[in-house]
Amino acid sequence: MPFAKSERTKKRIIETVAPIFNKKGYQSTALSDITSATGLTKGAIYGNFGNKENLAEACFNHNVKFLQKGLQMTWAAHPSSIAKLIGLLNFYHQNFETVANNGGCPLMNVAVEADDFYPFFKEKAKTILLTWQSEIASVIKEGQDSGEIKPEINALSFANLYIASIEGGILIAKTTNDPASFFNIIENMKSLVNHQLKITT
Amino acid sequence: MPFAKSERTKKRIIETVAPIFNKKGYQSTALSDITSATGLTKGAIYGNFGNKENLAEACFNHNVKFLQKGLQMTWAAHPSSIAKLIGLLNFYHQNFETVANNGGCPLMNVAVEADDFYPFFKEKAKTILLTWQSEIASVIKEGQDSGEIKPEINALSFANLYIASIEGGILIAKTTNDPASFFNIIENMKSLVNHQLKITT
DNA sequence: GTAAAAATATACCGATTGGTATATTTTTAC
DNA sequence: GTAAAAATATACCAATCGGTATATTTTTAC
Repeated sequence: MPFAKSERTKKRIIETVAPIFNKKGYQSTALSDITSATGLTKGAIYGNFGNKENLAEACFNHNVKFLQKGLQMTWAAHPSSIAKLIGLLNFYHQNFETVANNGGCPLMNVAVEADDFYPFFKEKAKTILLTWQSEIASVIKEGQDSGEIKPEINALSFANLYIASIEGGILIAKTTNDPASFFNIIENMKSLVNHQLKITT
Repeated sequence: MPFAKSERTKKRIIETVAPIFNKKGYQSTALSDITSATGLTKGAIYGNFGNKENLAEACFNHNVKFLQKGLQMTWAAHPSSIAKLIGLLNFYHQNFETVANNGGCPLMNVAVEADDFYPFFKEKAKTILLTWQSEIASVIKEGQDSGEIKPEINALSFANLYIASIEGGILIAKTTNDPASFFNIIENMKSLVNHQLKITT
């Protein structure tokens, strides 16, 4: 079993450092933060990841994975489109504290920091956001095809509002230290899904 | 007219540096960025502002002022509550490019960066966000009192969705380089105001 | 157990950071 | 015009930054 040690160490480093990058940001996370948190030296970090950017990327992927799995599990758990849209809102409701304690939404954090000066990270954030967008829009379209969701709804446009409310909600709740404001918004969106999108026979 | 020169120089520095802070963030904006952008030396910067934090605060106030004035002008221009809520959405629609070119929403930028490690700036962002929240909520309540807006609406809850959609919309549009996604969201919110809040007789 | 290889630690590098003490220039007030 | 004061520039500081070359330790394979 060659390289086993290396892989385990890499994983441990990522899990330790990922929350730090998410909280402090790429630029503000110093190598000294990384070495003191992991108990390793610069030599070990650079031996495993080559440079700070590679490590940051691995941490970003790790942070995003949690939310991606949430979506996948929600999609798998619910056959109907409406249930999927409601289920994902419930997932965010249930996991707000976890996300908040981890430094907030990694997509937002990276997007804001990278926006004007880190083209590589901005491109990563853009790709993930577009994927998210099209996944929500696809579910809406499927619901329209199956007769669950009103055909006059613009799928992509509603997907944008759906995502914006989640991201904006996290921002408000974290900034004001008031999780209830996030739950408010989630409940508003659930009601919107149930009363604006859903065809009630 | 004593101190006239000083005040003019301070103003010029703020106007020059404010967009840089908004784009790069507090930590990533170096004194060298500031001196090269203004053409002044460190001596002049420190003579006028004492330290980096004071300058960053002045720049943040300046960046926020633009949006605060937008709200005030919108409020002044429209007597009815519904018109105020629609008018502010129009203001954001009309000024999206300006905001985007300036580095995005200063409230979001500062909130994200300061969230976990700059208590002072986080507190500033929190105060401004809470003010914004209560201003929107007050307009909704006034509309309810005057019979314009449905009484069963939770004013604060809707205010949160309103703000979240704007902030989330800016995030999406900036990250994907697609202003249309912001306009989508704004139009969605306008329709929500007109069809969910408004009492149609 | 031993030698090779992999992983980690140590000690350094130049560059840049925010900040300051002091010298110089510019502006002000008379 | 001149002296005081205010504003700006110069030259420096210690600390920290990301990164690297090399030495040491640990793990692997036989």
